[in-house]
Amino acid sequence: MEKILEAVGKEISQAFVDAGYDAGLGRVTWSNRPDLCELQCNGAMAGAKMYKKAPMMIANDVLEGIKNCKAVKDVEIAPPGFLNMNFDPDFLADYLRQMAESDRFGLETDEKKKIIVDYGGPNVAKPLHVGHLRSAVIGQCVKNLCRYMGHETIGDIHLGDWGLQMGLVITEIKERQPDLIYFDESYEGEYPSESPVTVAELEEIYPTASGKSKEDEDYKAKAMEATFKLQSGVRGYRALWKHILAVSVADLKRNYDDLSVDFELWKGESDVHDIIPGMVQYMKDGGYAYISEGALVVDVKEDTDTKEMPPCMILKSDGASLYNTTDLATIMDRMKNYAPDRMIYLTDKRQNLYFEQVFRCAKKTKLIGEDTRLDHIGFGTVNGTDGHAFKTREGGVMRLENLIKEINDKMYEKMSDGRDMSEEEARKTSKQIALAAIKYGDLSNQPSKDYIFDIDKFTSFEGDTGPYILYTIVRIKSILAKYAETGRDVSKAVITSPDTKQQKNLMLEITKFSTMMETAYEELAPNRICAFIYDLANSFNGFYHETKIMTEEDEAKQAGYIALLSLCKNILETGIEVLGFTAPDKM
RNA sequence: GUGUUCGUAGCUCAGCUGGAUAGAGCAACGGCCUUCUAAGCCGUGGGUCGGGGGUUCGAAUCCCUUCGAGCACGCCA
Repeated sequence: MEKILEAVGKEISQAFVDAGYDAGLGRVTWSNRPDLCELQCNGAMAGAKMYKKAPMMIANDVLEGIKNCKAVKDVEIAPPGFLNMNFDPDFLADYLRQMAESDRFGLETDEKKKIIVDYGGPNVAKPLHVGHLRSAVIGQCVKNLCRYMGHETIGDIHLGDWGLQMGLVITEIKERQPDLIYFDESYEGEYPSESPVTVAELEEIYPTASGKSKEDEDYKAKAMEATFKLQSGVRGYRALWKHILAVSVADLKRNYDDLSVDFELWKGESDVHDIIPGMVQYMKDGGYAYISEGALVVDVKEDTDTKEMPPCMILKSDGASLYNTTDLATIMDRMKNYAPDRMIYLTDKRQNLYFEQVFRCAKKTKLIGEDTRLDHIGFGTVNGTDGHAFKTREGGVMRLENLIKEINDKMYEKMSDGRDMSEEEARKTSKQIALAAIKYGDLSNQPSKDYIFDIDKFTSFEGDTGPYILYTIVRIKSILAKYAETGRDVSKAVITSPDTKQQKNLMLEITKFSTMMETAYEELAPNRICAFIYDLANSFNGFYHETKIMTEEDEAKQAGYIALLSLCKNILETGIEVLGFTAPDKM
């Protein structure tokens, strides 16, 4: 379906052409002076130079033509040459009726692509903390967005399950339980099916081991040896590792479930271990990789660089692989098994340069095709109200689980007074609202910026917040339910032409949906969706306060309201669904 | 040092492919519930868009310069 500004612009352009001017001058934009008009065209001023004519003269030349356009009315010229106009109400109503009947509200989708979104990135045996929040929340939203735009989209968690951290954990387990069968290298029988460690233990084991290795050289050497043994396939180590992995993954799933975040693939660094030697050989054979300062690197400088671009390291000087190696191998693996058109990575923005190197390397070494697109969305840090990295009151790292629980509890407290709801329903609803508060609070910021995670602000749910959006949806649902109770069918109601300013405002806001979605997708910017649904919710609330819907006596008019509300609700719900949360029926 | 992101109301942030009077939310103050959920709506106050220069009919937006902050710059991930 044609976007509304294009539909209007086409008519205006024709008016320019008829008066002897360039069609491009007929571009129409939303007015930036809503007090004066709804639409504006700056073509007369833009054309002044081209035609060496005063803007006012050009404006006068096209005025009559624009007056005949069906889509607009109230055309006026304002100095120095603005063409101000309003939508024709019938045109607008007709446009909305078409939106209501179209798939995706008339949003046109591009050619279907296959996209892998790489987000989450937790490490096995380490609990999730606030730092993991953004990758999960933004990543899930980006995935939903790609999917809504019609693309085949695969989310991959990309577990950190293979590096030194695993060696550290294994070493610490060995210190504590040296008699475990996994450490008996002469043992050839079956290993137990029960894990020798629990999640709770793992969460304490890793920091302990990490601390020890920083102070104790011997310990560190043991950890490196354990890492090596694991990677070279020592049976007992592999078996123990599998237990750690399983225990950890089960816990991660539970945590991500609470955030309504899910993954199609639970692949990890370990999954590409076996293809690394082949890839390295390929890079050597292709003449891409060479030894520099003892390490194997690929040069990724480009002539247009204005900055120093260090080479992309493939192997360390001791011959061991590193993050780059697994990331490149993962790209190779994905190309072979999924052949995606595009891969999108979500990590902390401090890794910008790193990903630039990896992407260039993948392109240069032809791991990807000419048209394969690699993107990195680097997001900012989550800070506390003091402007520094988010910490607990005691100054420690805030676990994601605790943070969510704290917000859930606060939300429940605020909800329980004055609402007639069962305990169970209140719990469920408060969780739903809490999730909206957390996700909206994150997504409404530009991904690349640091933002302040203010628990009080997030649970206060006034103004530009997730709960405000939910509240608006609940209000609409409530009216629609009341209308249905009278035995009438909401889906049979038809949108009518607006007769108040508030109603027209709401309708105008709705028409911006498809342009907004395209922009959000193009920029991979969830904050665009937030801004839109906030504006839409505002417009609805303005309309709501000025209009008595259930007591309206004119049946057709009332049905028009109902149809408009229904469309508004569907769009709001689509918006929050892409953002990654849902609305309750009551709150 | 090189590169990069950023600096907008007391606070948190939009706006940035140049357009008219720079917008929200919070906080402050004042109104609106016998009527569809007041988690709402309406209104008031609050700004040298870090500073300076340039391009332009027009600059928060583009260019240059300067000050300030964060981050990254081969064997971590």
